[in-house]
Amino acid sequence: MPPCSSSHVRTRFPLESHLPKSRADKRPRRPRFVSDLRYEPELIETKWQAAWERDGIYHAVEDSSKPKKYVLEMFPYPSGDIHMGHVRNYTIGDVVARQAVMKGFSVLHPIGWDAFGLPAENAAIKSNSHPAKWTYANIETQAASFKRMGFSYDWGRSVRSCDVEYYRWGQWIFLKMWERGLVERKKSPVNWCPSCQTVLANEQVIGDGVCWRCKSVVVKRDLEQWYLKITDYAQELLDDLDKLPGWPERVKTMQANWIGRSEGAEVDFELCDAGGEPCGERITVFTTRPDTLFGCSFFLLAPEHPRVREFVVGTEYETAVMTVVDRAARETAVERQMGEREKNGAFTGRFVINPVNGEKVPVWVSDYVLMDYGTGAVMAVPSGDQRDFEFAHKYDLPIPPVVVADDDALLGELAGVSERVRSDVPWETAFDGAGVMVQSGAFTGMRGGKASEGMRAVTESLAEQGRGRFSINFRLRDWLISRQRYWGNPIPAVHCPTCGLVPVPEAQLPVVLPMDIDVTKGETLADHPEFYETTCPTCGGAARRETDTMDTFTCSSWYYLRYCDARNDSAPFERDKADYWMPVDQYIGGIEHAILHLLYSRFTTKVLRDVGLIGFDEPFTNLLTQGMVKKDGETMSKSRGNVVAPEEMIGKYGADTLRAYILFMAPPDKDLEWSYEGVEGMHRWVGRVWRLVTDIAEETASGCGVAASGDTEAKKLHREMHRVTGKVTFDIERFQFNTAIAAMMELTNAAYDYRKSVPAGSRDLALLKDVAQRMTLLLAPFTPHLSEELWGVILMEPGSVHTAQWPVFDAAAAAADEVELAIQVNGKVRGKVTVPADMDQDAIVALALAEVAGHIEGKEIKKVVVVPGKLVSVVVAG
RNA sequence: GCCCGGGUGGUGGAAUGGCAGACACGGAGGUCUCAAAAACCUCUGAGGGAAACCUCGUGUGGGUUCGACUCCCACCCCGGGCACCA
Repeated sequence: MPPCSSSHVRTRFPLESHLPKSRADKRPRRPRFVSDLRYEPELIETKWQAAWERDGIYHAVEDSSKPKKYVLEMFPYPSGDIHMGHVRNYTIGDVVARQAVMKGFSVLHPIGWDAFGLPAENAAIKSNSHPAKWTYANIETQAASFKRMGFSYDWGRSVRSCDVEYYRWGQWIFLKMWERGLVERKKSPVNWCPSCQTVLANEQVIGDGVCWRCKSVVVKRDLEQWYLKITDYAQELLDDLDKLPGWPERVKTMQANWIGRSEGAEVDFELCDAGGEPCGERITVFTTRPDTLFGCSFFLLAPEHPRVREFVVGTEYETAVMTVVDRAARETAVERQMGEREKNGAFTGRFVINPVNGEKVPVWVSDYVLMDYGTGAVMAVPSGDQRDFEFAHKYDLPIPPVVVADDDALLGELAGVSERVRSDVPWETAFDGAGVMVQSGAFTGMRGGKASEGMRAVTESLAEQGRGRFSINFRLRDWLISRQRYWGNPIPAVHCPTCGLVPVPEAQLPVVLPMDIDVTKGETLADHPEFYETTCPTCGGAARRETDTMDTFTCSSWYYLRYCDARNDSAPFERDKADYWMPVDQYIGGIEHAILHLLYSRFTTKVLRDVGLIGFDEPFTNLLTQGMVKKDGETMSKSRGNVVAPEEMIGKYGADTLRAYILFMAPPDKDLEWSYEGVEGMHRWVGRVWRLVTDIAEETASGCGVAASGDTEAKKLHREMHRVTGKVTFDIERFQFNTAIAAMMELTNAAYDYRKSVPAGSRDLALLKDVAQRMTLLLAPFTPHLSEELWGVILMEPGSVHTAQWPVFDAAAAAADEVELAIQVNGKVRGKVTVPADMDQDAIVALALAEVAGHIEGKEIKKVVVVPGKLVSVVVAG
């Protein structure tokens, strides 16, 4: 048996002497030889987690000599045990953060807890406990799990939004907004979740009119509530989406749709009194189609419109109108907004004057008009709007055509006709496209349609007469932030019978959320006189403190700024620190926040910029929305009983395997289907890497081999190593973690192949060592514990692998000196030829033609295309 | 209805317009073993062929191109968002 046959006779060398002292004492019973070391993830992982914490290697430092990178994952709601969604989200962030450190960035990678919120209250009620107790206990559990996952957080910057040290600054920001006129208290129809027993913002009503959190059907209630005037920023929030090339297109589209900008005009209609005579008073509508004004045959008010009751009370129309109003009031938001629903309405007995032609138009009330969009009043043009069309048919109202499609037969009859000669159309549906204006007075013959010549001409004409103006309307509503629940940030305001609504002065902050509240009895701040009985900060008289708390989304709309200066107790954060770290370079979280949290945060950032606290427009430069983790095609949930517990997987395979698995199974933005066999497979590979590196360590230490061989096999492995270095570097940059891991698997396979085909003793030791080191470095962001152990203990390199330098990609070393070219004849591969990489084209063509001689014999060669390094394409005729 | 995604082997998934199916799972066979596990090795899109090879193949139908999973047009299916927004 040859002396170097390492697969049978292991060369042993003592290990102790190579172990760094500080680490040596962490291992109670060390094996004496490398070959005795088995891959034991539990041992390795707990050891290194403790070491990292002790050495504080993840403390972020503002270092102006380095480029900075702020990597952030959406902070979690501490709901209890972590789930696979967390594992995926935070692992992705961890890979990005760890690689950035190795690439020489000054990295901020913080974590915290979105700790206020309703589930805590509900859980407290169930378990006869207190929301604070439940929340803090969950934070402990979850933090421990995150540590077991090996995430590289700077725990020293951690925040908990339910800590007074944090939420006091939320109150402070609220006051700043108030100073700027962005806080408003008003009464209007709002979304009420009967299950959560609180109101919701528009964004928090999702899908078919259900609560974002509990999925109950939301109802409308008329209540006085607190709002933040996000609509003041509607245009900027829309425009600045263009400043975010690093955001997924669909998230930007969703936000743009949500903001819903419409260009059009306001048109003033003069109201007639009960006797039908013009009374000088005006009612204004918003329309995107002022060009169709000549086709307005009725006028509509929303059932909630404040004038409706006044118009009909005591008249013969009262009963019919109030029936429509009452019916609409009884309906839920869902029913009301069903698109295909039958429209109901009633005539009010009143008329308005159409400003373009002086016609008297009847005023109706109808449930398809929404009070909270535009002015709650609509000019109805049944020939040009499908809803009006249906309504006109139902109630037998005229349908005068005003904009006719170019190829419509009706144009033959009406082209150039400026007076109204027809009040009906032969159409099945309304026509809302672009066309020719008819029966439209002086505007007849112009182009009509959205943003058309006619639209502008009519609006200008109205503007000259003071009866209209260009206008822009947004679908976006103001952000309703008050919540009738206990576990939230108290709104710092006082209701004074003399001074009215008074902000709590800055000096009196924070308004502390009292702890002696029994939520199990359904208590809120409104049941707590010690809290709400107060004095007015302005006049000193007896007053009542506001008892609503703020929407949790206010807490999450600025936490990324607090991380920059998390322990500041005299300001939310210091400007210098925010300037250094912000904006967030890479933000990672779920698509469910495409509107909600991401829109609120963009808004808050813009306000704080205008307050002068920061100097940038957008908080998150790049956004990655990760897909869900599913089981059997369905979301994991306790009710389905298909939950795979991360803790269990860590216990069985170790965190490194779980991390690598979850990154490998799918690209990060796609949904991922959980597979137990898949984890098993990943665990096999991790073990394979371990054995490869330990075997190489042993082999190189024994010196049994050649210093450098330069033979074909070695060249192949050398090239593969460099190719993979480039691939992994590039793939992490574009978040293709799955292919990055696949590439490392290929390198592993290549190294095994090399060791299989070259006998021990003839192997290139320098190359093997290089491969082992690079593998360890490339793996570090993915499997941090394994890499650290291989780096420090097995390969005996100094320092932490996580502060080592990321391997540099050498394109020349990755380039092959021979390439295999496919030879196509008329698009089909008919042969292959291996040539030197630098061979000139003519020679390649000659070789290629000879190779496929059988396929081109006797045929005319029409064209030959050479794609360097790839193929030769021959086109023949006949 | 409108706006985004997405349709590739038994499965998860790879592919700057250049050999479709990298990598992995699963499956089949083998080595080692008294045996098993582990590990290692070989094969694995479909059809044909003894084989070299040949034919077909990325939702469907067209188009551009020497060449299309990739680009263009039309359509079908799945997922998501918005939707009585004037």
